[in-house]
Amino acid sequence: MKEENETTTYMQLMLSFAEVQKNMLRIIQQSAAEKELSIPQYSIVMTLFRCSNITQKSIGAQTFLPKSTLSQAVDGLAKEGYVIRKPMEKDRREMCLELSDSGLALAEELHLQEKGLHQLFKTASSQFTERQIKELIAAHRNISASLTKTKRQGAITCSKS
Amino acid sequence: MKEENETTTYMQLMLSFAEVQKNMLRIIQQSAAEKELSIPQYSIVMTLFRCSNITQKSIGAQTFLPKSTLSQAVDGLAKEGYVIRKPMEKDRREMCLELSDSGLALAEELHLQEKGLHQLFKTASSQFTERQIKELIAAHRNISASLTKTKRQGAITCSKS
DNA sequence: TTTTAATCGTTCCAAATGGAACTATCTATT
DNA sequence: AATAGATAGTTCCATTTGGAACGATTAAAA
Repeated sequence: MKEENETTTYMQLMLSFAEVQKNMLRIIQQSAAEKELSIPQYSIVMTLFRCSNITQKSIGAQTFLPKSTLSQAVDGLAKEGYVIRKPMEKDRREMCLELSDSGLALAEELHLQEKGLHQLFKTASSQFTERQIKELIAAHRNISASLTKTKRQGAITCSKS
Repeated sequence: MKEENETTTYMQLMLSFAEVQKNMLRIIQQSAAEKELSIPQYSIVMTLFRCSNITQKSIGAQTFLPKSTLSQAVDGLAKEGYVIRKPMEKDRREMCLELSDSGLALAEELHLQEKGLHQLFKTASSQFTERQIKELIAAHRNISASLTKTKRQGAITCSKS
């Protein structure tokens, strides 16, 4: 009895992550649909909102979207006028992506949306103290680190904030 | 300065969830591909592994997969002989799903797979104490609860274990 | 009882997705 | 400098996905 309880704690932890994940996805889906964006497009816009002027490759590393999906999603965003794509002088294979004014406005709307992920998460976080949140973040980072450990993969960070 | 730090803690927390999520998805994708399953199929098998003899609707509620995707995924699993589908006597609209012997074997393989999600998560969890894990689970549940609060949606639980 | 409304799952099909091959550009080697 | 190899992004296309309409069955209302 007791033994069984213990063996399943890690499963419960895993499931609790899955549950949060499921909710996040649902919320994103709704926000994205409202703005006529696909989920990859939502991710791209929000990634650029956090740190603009980065390459597609960098977005790919952060969002873990396959290049073809990314390329098509960016293409759509560019056609809608949300994103500006210009080749870097330093290396003309790379495309430097940037939010246009309307793209920035869109991102801000999404960020401030009452029922958007950011605001809902802000509310959800308010039940914890700053200290607790930092502990959660640290724990999550350790879990991510452990999950990536076995894999051969470089870490990717945003250029800085 | 200080103010800015505080306003972004919840964003960091959100991103730390996204990061774990990204890793989980990558791992699942790999496991699934190895067994020639789609991701929905992987989810279904693992859900049935945790609690068998449930309806498609119940799986849908737990996995948040759209019914059409679910139906097709289950169909594939049934054709491969992993899942047995039989209508319930009580209500013949509902299909009762159950893992076959080979389905159960498959689920156990996935569960014990060295680089599968379950084992990697078990390893990742081992850096924490039981108490810490339980705190994490509780925190995650509270976050999920908060994220669902605004939405009109019933809670779904597995029949029990 | 008959009619109406709701619900579970399936089918259909337009759209999104993602692996593989390709193009253009850059880097390293001979 | 010329050649080979690597890399960012694009294009192609087969597969997957998921919303909407549908069929079958049950529950509720008339």
